[in-house]
Amino acid sequence: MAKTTAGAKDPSAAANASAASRSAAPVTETRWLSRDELAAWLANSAIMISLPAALDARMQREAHLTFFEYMVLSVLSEEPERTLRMSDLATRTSASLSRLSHVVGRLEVRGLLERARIPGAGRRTVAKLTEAGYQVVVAAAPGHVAAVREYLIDGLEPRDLAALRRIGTAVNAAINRGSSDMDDST
Amino acid sequence: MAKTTAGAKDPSAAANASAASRSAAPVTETRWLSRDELAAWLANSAIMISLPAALDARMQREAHLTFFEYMVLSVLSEEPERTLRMSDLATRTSASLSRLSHVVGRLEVRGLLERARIPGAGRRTVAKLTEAGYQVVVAAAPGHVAAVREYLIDGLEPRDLAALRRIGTAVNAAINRGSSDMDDST
DNA sequence: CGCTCGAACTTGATGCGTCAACAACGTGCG
DNA sequence: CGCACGTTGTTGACGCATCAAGTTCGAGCG
Repeated sequence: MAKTTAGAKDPSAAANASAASRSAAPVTETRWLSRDELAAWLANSAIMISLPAALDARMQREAHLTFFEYMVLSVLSEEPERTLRMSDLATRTSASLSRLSHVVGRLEVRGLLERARIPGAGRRTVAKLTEAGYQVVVAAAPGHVAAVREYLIDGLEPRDLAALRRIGTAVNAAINRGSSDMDDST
Repeated sequence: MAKTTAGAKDPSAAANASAASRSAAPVTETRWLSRDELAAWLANSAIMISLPAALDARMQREAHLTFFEYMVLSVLSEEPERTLRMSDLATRTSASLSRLSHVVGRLEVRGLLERARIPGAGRRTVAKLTEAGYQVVVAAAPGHVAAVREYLIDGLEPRDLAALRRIGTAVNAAINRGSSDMDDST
């Protein structure tokens, strides 16, 4: 049996945590996860795997929309002109421009939004929610909120709500740090 | 502007949403999310969306393995005979039997595991890690743990570690509850 | 001017996940 | 005994995401 889920039988290995992240030595000796860390990680896997699936399935059933499609429409619906540049929309939905382009293409075919080039501004394009698209989002919103409450929010005590917020922030920071600078010694 | 991300700018409006529903039945009037709830939800989106993507990308780069493929191999590697029935493997990896079957098929082609029918036991099949598969998992494990630490664990205070565990448990419970009984008032 | 560079998308090929059949196998009832 | 049924897995079609080009514009600079 190998330690492949990061489980640690040896507590001492996990005790000295924070310092060794980026040592001068190239080979860090794989600090396996402690009992508590492993439990937290497994719990987190549930959130990562099951929650999106559940939300997606429900959204699909109730509104014939992907969770991501819903996000796109939703973000647009909250904009002053129900309009946003593609890049901004990509940022707000945490998606790649490529993915967004595909999705927006499909939504455009379905008549839920429209694209338009901004003249004299490079290759910039805006996406604008149509009235039909607006109706769809508004109709889908209550179900979405209900699902979010049922699966996540309503099952949490206030302290865990606050913790979730901190955790999300930390995760985001860690990921963005890793993608922007691949090393940290410059 | 519509309340489609469940945000409430207007506290009074949040109480009586546009519930143009039919009966006087217990149609819940869409309790929109409070400021704190919304913040927690948005933070959670980061965990749901960015974290799996980051882990997947990294696993792909470093070991030419999907995060899910890694899980499959990893679970097998921790089994006494490095062997597990398909259904059990599906349960342990939180996957559908169908998904698992596809993935196992691919891994089999790559020579990382093998399948064998259990004679005299219905249609039962076991998946068994090959030596090559074992080597792959062992080689990939340190990178996996490092990623989990970097993106998640090492950025959390102990109290948040504990909270994450509670949250994951709660989410799982909520989702499983919803899938077993589809209604609540019969 | 014109040429190259970079920014802002778009497109196409490929691969994985899901859903709905389908197949293979014991089991138990009539 | 035999046949319908539930379990357990597999397969194929289809949709969506990703990755690697390609395209279209403005800007800088020589």
